[in-house]
Amino acid sequence: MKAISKLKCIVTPQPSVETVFTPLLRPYSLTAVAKLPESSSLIDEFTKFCYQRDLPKAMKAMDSMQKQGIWADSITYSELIKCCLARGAVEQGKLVHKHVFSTGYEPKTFLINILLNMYVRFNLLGEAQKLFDQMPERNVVSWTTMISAFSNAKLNDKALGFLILMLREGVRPNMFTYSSVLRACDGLPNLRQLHCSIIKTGLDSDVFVRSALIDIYSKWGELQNALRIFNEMLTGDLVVWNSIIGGSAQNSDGDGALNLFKSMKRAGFLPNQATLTSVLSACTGLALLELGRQVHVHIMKFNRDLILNNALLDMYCKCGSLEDANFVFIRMVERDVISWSTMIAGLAQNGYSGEALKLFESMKVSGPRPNYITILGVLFACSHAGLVEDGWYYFRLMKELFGIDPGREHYGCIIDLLGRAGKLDKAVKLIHEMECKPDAVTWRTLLSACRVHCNVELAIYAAKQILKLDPEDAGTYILLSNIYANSQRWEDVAEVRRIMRVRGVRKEPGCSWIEVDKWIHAFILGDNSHPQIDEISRQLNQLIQRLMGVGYNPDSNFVLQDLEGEQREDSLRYHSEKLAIVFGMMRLSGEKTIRIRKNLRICGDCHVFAKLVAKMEHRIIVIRDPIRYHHFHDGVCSCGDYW
DNA sequence: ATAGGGTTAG
Repeated sequence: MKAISKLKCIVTPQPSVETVFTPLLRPYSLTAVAKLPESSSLIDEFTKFCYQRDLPKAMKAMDSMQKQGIWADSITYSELIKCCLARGAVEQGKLVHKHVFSTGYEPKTFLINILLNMYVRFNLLGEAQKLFDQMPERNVVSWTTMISAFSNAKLNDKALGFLILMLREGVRPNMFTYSSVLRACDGLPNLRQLHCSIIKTGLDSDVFVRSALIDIYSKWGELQNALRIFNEMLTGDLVVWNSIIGGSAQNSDGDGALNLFKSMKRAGFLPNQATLTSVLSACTGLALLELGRQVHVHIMKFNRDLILNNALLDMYCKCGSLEDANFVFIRMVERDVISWSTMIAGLAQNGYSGEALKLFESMKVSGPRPNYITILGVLFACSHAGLVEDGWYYFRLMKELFGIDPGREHYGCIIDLLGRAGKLDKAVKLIHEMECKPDAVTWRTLLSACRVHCNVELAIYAAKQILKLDPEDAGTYILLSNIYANSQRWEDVAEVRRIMRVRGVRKEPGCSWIEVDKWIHAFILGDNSHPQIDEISRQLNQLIQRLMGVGYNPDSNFVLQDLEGEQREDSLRYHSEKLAIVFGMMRLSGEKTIRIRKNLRICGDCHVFAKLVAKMEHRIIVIRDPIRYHHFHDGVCSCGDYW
């Protein structure tokens, strides 16, 4: 009411019925204010400062206007707010907000939306929400601003809640709304529901909505749907390509990602940082070191991009080239917690535990605060180096030292640590004491330890736990039946085989990949389609003969280690990694490292074989299986024969 | 005035 009286002094309007009852909803024409001679010069000054982006002078002018009870128009205020935003001037922004609301006019929805947006950009969601609640009228922009604020803050429930309220109030979402709210989906049913409404409104033709749809379908693991949306598109932009390439890479379809990347270039798009990050991530997944190196050459111009550098670092780590990884790491102009975690875990996984722990020490001194994943790498390093005491120390004190609660994966590392040290009973005890429920991975860790330490009874127990949680796990069935066979428990063997048949579980054939001269050669157990297979087999047989001369016995009884179920002697002889190693020796010059990626875990016989080849033939061999790295050099393996 | 894409573990 005070505001109203002020207003009357300036323009002295004839009060109508409406102005008496709804003064705040019916603003007087602002031109009436500007016409007053004594105020116009001040407003002109203010306007000038706003457009000149002279924040201090504009704020001063605004203050004088406030004292005289005169006001400028919404456009000018919106300029001033832009100026506050550009300078990060939070306090000044709040003053503008106060000023705008003291005019006695109800600020236009347009102007309040700009204020809303200002609070969102300043990350003051509470203020934004307060202002939003006070708005007499909210249009699609107001709602969308709130939805995008909450979905960016990962407060998905709130973002979706706003969409529902908006619909209830009869405000129709537009393409801006949908492209924001899609990121806040809480599951596939929800996503399908949103997708339906988008199709009904015809907004699925918008490129922003499309890229958001492609992205979110990929994030929920439905790459097929993402591809369908992508393929139905007639025109697209770089972001849409990036969405589908990134989606493929994230859903472990590296091949698909690389093919899409080729198509994208053919369609005339220039890749940017986001594209190249996904391409690197595809190389990482496929262990394509040489292709990754080529990408490295092409991203030199983006060498200040942190995310891209992190992806590059990870590529070198996961392709087993720690020299290159270190080269990238030390040259990075900026390193965040991901860079450090990647490097620490990379060193540990590739057998450089000491270096990993040293790096962690320097991170504690001069790096960012370690997070959940950093600690995983540290525990893994301790486990790998057999540092039981250090591992326990970090595990027990991680909450106290770094403020991180131990999760299932941390327990997994400690179980691995105890298992490696042969303390199986302690490992089992820990599993039963875990605060979070053990999952199949947890039990598989225990099973690994049982395998190495030949604890049959505990292995059977662990295998049964795995199968309860993951009834499709072919490797575990095979392992279980092998254990029974080894103990002559034929009825149990038959039972396991029967369950496998009933559940339709089929074992995946062992497959190894090796990159030679920009070609990827795949060797699949039982498949003879490689053009040089005869020569490879011949050389493999010769090699086996040579190795037998130094004590290699291919008929080893690796029942407990044979996760592939390929342990019959004839197939053992032709395990895919053996073919790949021989092929690598044939095609790669002596000083080159033979790098192989495998889909299944390496068996004990191949492990012995690789160690001997490395020693006898003076080759460095790196084999990456789904969870561990094996660097074979001079008769020893970086895994310390524990995997 | 409001919108979409990239990196660490599992």
